[in-house]
Amino acid sequence: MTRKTVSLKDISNACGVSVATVSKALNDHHDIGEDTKEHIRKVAEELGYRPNAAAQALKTNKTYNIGVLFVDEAHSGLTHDYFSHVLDSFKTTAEENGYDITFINSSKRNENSTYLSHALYRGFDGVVIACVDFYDPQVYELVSSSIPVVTIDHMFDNCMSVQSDNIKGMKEMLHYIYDCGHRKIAYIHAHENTSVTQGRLACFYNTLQELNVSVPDEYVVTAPYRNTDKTYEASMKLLNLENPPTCIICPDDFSSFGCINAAREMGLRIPEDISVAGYDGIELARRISPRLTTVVQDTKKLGSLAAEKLIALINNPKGTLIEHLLVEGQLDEGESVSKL
Amino acid sequence: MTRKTVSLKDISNACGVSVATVSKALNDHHDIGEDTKEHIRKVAEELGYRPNAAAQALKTNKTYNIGVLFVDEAHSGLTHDYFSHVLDSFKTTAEENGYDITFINSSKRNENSTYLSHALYRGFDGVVIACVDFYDPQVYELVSSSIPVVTIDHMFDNCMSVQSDNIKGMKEMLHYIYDCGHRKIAYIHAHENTSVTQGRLACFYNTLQELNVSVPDEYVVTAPYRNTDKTYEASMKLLNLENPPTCIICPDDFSSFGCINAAREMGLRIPEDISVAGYDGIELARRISPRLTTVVQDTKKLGSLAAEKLIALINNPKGTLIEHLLVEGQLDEGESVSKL
DNA sequence: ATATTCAACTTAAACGATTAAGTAAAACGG
DNA sequence: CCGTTTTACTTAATCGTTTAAGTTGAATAT
Repeated sequence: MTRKTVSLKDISNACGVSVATVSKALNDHHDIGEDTKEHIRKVAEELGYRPNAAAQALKTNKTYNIGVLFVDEAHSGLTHDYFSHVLDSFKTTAEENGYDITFINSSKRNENSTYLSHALYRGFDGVVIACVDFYDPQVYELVSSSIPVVTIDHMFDNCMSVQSDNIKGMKEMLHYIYDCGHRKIAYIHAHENTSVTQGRLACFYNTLQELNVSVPDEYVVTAPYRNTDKTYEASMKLLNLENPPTCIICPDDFSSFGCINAAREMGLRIPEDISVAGYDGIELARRISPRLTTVVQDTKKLGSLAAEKLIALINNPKGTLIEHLLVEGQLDEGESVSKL
Repeated sequence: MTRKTVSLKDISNACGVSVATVSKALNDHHDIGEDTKEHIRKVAEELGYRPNAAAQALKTNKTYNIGVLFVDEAHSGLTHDYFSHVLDSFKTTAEENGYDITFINSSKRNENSTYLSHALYRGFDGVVIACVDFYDPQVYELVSSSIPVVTIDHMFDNCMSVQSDNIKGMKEMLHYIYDCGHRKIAYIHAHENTSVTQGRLACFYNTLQELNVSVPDEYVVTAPYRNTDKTYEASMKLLNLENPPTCIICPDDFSSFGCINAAREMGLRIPEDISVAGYDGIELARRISPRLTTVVQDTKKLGSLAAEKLIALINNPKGTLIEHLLVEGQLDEGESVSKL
């Protein structure tokens, strides 16, 4: 039904004025009479006029569209609990400011299409990057372009970033675990190819050293993020040590289910026999029993801040200074770490 | 760095041919010499030419962009476990076909902006709708427009739809539960304002009637989807009945954690003392112990099928007949329903 | 040899908006 | 009353593409 789109020309015909006048009237320029404006606005409304984004973008070089690069190996960041919340918050703030969100991809359709070329093709006003392999040259190409970019949970020095304060969060959790009396603390961490992992791991060693807690090499093992199976295996390894830890920190909340299963399978009660901690603060962590001890990352703040900063950058590419912002998480003590 | 975008004009200058020739060469028209084409392509490559989406869209009236309407009350469908997987699959298939994905919203920025006006503004080639209030007049306006639309998990008769076969899934699960020996089966369902809920609920009654299982009124209670707290409360109500059920079916996997918690709190073992079933097949359902009995919805198929059908519709709006497709799920027997 | 077809281009208009520059009439100033 | 400013428009160019409709010279047909 409602296909025939109404253009400025239709309004200009209906009102007996030029197209330019209509355009200016609708954009509230000063050199159009108040009564004319009113009339034009009314007619535009009646005809159901909507501007044409493509035409506007072509002329003004502004699309009011932000490119989102969220690429997991397996999936897009979409199905990722933590990042989907960040993205949701980003989207909300962006939309409040009149921006839409489109996913960036390097579609295999155009064989030599890159993230950057896709972004240029769509003419994104800005780009947000999260949940990708930040060592991908395509990502660096995009970051180094003249398109305003904000990265989430990774820092390039020529590019604005918003990061969850993993150091602070990890430290706080470790202090809590320490204060609960634990001295045999194990850490299952992901591969060290992200700054998040690197930060947390360094913090793990540093904090425990400060606390004078020694960490046997065999207490530090690896498992990918969100991989319950691998975390299960890693946990088994830890629990079967001749001198097993009293507390295991998992890569994230989701993977901690692997740890929990391993413990249960060995007949260990949580937290009486073995303490378990996660990281992220996904909703489910609060819904299981015992409630998971974790650090709740402030996804809402991360997303909205990233959007605000990106929009500031878009509005003033030269004048906005590049910041590297940290967003604090909060320890949720939960019930899965025992007080010894 | 890489800002100055290269246009057809730049190529035409570099090659000493007209802009039209360049355009046709790059679009592989037949009336351009093979060697000229080759040369133009080479120069385009060298200069790093990328077409301008806005200009193309303006001229051809095709954006290669699909609008996605995924709106939860609380959030967008992004943080929704089931829908985020559907969306992810949709996105993948769309991108394989050269389409990008942009979220539709009725931003409060333009006071009288609707979903439809937003879609028209962006010139989406098509629209996919899921996870919304389908009784919202704005949704109906969009569906009734001349823009190709596919709805997911809801059926309008003038609009293509892809639905998860909830009837079949529910029926299969009920038969399984019945075959396990259960005759006192309770159902916590969501509010009946979606066809999904309506379908499952009707199926619940019908199937049990066929099986000659009577359902006391107090066995059917409500709790919203994905709400562990409300499902906890509902479960408590059920478990405290003087004649409690032996099996509780929850609105979905996520909310079943509320039920599980309620049971555990009452000192009931799962599944020995009380059986619990969910719906959806979220990954975590397989990761907890006991593994949750549930119906795994085929999110991959749902998403890709929706994308395929929408693209077919886009390519041939008149000629494509409107289908209402069902995608079967699969029972995952899990371990949370006991064999009596 | 001349008419006709064909291949390989170019010209020019168009898509729907924005905006600098131009213009005509009204308002103002002295 | 005439010159200047102001107001309220219009004209026309432009953004980067696409494409229908020429144009030209060479190949083919008769």
